[in-house]
Amino acid sequence: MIHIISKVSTMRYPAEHKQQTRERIVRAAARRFRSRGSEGTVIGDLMRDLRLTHGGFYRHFDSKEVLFAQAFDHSLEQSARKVLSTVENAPQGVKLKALIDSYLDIKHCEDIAGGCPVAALATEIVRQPPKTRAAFVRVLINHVTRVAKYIPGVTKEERERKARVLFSGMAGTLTVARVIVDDQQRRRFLEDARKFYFDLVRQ
Amino acid sequence: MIHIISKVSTMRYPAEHKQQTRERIVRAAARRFRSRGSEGTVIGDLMRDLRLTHGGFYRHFDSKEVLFAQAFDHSLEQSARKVLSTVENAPQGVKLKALIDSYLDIKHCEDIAGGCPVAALATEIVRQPPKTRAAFVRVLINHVTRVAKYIPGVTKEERERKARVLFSGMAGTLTVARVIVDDQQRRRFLEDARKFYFDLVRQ
DNA sequence: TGTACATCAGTGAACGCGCGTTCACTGATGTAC
DNA sequence: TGTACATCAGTGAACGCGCGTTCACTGATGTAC
Repeated sequence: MIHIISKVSTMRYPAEHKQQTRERIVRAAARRFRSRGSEGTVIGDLMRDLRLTHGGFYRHFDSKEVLFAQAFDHSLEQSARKVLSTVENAPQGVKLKALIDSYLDIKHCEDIAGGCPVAALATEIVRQPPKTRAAFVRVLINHVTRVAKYIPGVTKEERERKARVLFSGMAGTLTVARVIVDDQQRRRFLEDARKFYFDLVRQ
Repeated sequence: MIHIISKVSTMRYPAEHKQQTRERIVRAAARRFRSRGSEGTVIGDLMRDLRLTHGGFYRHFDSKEVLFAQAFDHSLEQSARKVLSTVENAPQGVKLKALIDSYLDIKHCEDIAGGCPVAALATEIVRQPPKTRAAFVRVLINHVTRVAKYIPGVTKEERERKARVLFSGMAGTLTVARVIVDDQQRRRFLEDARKFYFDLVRQ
């Protein structure tokens, strides 16, 4: 029994162990990129946090650039899941309000490393090559589409259109809120924004 | 006469000539920072574009960081003036529409270097030290306040609140539009956004 | 079951390049006399 | 008016550091026999 368990847990080289390390790197990078940006993230520091050395990085990724794309996708996936579960868990009738309130929440605003990557990295993504941007747009659209059914609107297209604009707008608002230094001022701004967007979407 | 003119035009060292060079640097930097970001902007390249060498830069600015702040202020001022003049020149009754339409215009979207610095640099500003951010917020609030009178609302406070959220939202939307590679898709997104924000503000 | 060999995740020194910044120098100008 | 001197915007070589990336090596593991 013990033999089998230890066998399984040490049978780590092919696929399993490497895969785990890789995922640890992606998760840590996803946080670091969001809080420090692409240029502000240093491979050596990132690896040291994981008790690894910088040299090993290249057993997992061809370049920092590749990691950035992977990490962005990871955080987008994570952020979208969080939004979706918030909406799904909210009582019928206040789902839209829950969506907006949770995205423009002070906690989300303060948690740059764990929050929406669009709000954290949007202007850096604009400078990526078209191929990378096209991939981002696909993932983004895909995620926004999943939430669209909770947005009011007659046709599916209308709901999706609204959802896209709503999210891009809220992302910008969240980013600007993060520029505000004064805590009271920031909270008031977020509160105003929640009202604004709710009225807007409900039309 | 000729003597006087040439005298004036060559009397350039104290204040005048230096001031002019300084302004040329700020203007060029304001464009470069917006299109390439802070880390993507290289002092040497910037100066070479102006037919100057990198060494002279430090006769004008203590550091690249200082230039960034100056350049950001410059582009914010420029962008705000443009918005304001658009609104002021629009016929009565369609001023708000003109404001939104011009900000979310495809031309503005394509002109990153000459456009709104919030849409171009927002996520980098979040990472500035509090002191710098506080200064940015003051300038930002100041500019948004000037436009607030064209936003519907009962009280001055309500108009200003709306103006702040509207601009932060439109900035985010413009940034996301710039991520979109496909031209048709981008135009459609901007069109949807113009409708969305107009309905929202008009309430 | 035990032994020789191959694999490969991880190590850490070293490389190379880019870029912000410094500094000794130049030469055009203004000023003092 | 002409001459010596001081100033200072601009030059370009050089410095120094950080960081992405490479590479020879290690040692723990799986596999073949």
